[in-house]
Amino acid sequence: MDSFDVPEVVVLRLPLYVRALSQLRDGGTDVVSSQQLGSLLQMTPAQIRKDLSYFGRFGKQGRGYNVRFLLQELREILGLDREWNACIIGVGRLGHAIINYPGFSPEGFKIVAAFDGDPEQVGTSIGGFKVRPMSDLAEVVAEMNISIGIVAVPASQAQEVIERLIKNNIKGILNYAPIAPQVPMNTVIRNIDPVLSLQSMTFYLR
Amino acid sequence: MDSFDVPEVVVLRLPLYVRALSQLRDGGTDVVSSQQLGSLLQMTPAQIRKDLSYFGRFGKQGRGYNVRFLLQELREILGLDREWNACIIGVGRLGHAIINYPGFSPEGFKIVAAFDGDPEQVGTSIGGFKVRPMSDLAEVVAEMNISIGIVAVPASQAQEVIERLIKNNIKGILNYAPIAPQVPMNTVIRNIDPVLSLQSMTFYLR
DNA sequence: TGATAGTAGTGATTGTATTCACAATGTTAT
DNA sequence: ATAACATTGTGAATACAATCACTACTATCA
Repeated sequence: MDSFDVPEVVVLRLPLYVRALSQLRDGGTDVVSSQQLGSLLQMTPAQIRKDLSYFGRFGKQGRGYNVRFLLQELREILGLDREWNACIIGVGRLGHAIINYPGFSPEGFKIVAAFDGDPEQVGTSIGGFKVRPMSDLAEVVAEMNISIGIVAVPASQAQEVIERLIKNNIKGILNYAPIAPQVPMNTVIRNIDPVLSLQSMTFYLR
Repeated sequence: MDSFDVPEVVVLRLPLYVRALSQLRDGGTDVVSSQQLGSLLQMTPAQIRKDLSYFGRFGKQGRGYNVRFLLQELREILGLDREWNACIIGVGRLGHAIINYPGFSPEGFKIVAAFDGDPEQVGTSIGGFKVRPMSDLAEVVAEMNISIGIVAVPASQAQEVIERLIKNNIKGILNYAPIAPQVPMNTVIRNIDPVLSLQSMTFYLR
């Protein structure tokens, strides 16, 4: 389970497998071949088999993969067999939408605290908890066992907030601000940026 | 400008350059080297130079790149020197948030129509326009010159909606539904899926 | 039971992307 | 004017990722 000899592209694909397998399980499928999984995900069977081979041998020749078993194994590999606490920074329109997004919690990601730099916002109540000032960050992160920070502040403040999170020992950041964040190697950052997606799309639409 | 001999990874990076250059321009910088740009984006100067070399020669030895010039060239290459009309399907919580997101319009992406399959929603007013029934799709797409579809419906309906869009000659899709969409080769799809991002992040946090 | 078909796992191969390293050229300082 | 320095653009080299193709095994059916 050394994170380091597994190519990052492979890790990025594992959640796709997890999702497809969950769907298959919910649909009552017990066994699936790399062939079938591949056509579901529009990728080659060989790639799926190769990806899985980085972590072990999960299938059965002549038969395929047991859906529930493979699903559980992958969830364990990804660390999804537990809950992850997150805090959100920024409770503007975007922050509100994120807090209310119902997709995180069923997957084990719990937003358990909200912060905002604007004193106007501090103290207001959203989605079951009060908005706290940034000065509470260190305390709350430690107390509530928070390991993920979700950044939903305006671009102008995002880098600063990211640095603040990192200083407080947050190693995983989900950034919604449209910037190119600067982070140290040991921090894992993922950017959600629909504008970038559109801007690369138009290249092919012209 | 053949879209096809340029690696897709390169196209995906171009918007990053566009963004960084915009920032530099706004900050009053006239000239930038691949070195500086690289440290801003946390990538190697060689990669930036190589990427740009697919499209032409934009720099000056001993000096670097003229920020405004390179920016304009890249915007043209990406097709960002015009406006793109988009429609959104699904006006639930997520749809609302997307319609109200202020980041699209300044970049030339205009959401000009909204659709929903739910008759309850049809006719209500959001962000300046009325929600239309799916049956209007063909007509509105043609009339308003819409080339991008934004999918914000629940997972269970997403594939169906995507197929509908494709049938109506939409070639670019921005999908927010947590599914693995099946699309033909000539359709460009980009998925916005924060849960997948988190799920690959936790691999490195364990 | 034996023959046939299906599938996983994987070393070898091919293909793709990144990085290196250097010639060519422009800039700056004296 | 000249020397010292900075930087691009790019062929070559390296590193990395995807695919192929085959063996070993399992399941199925006559």
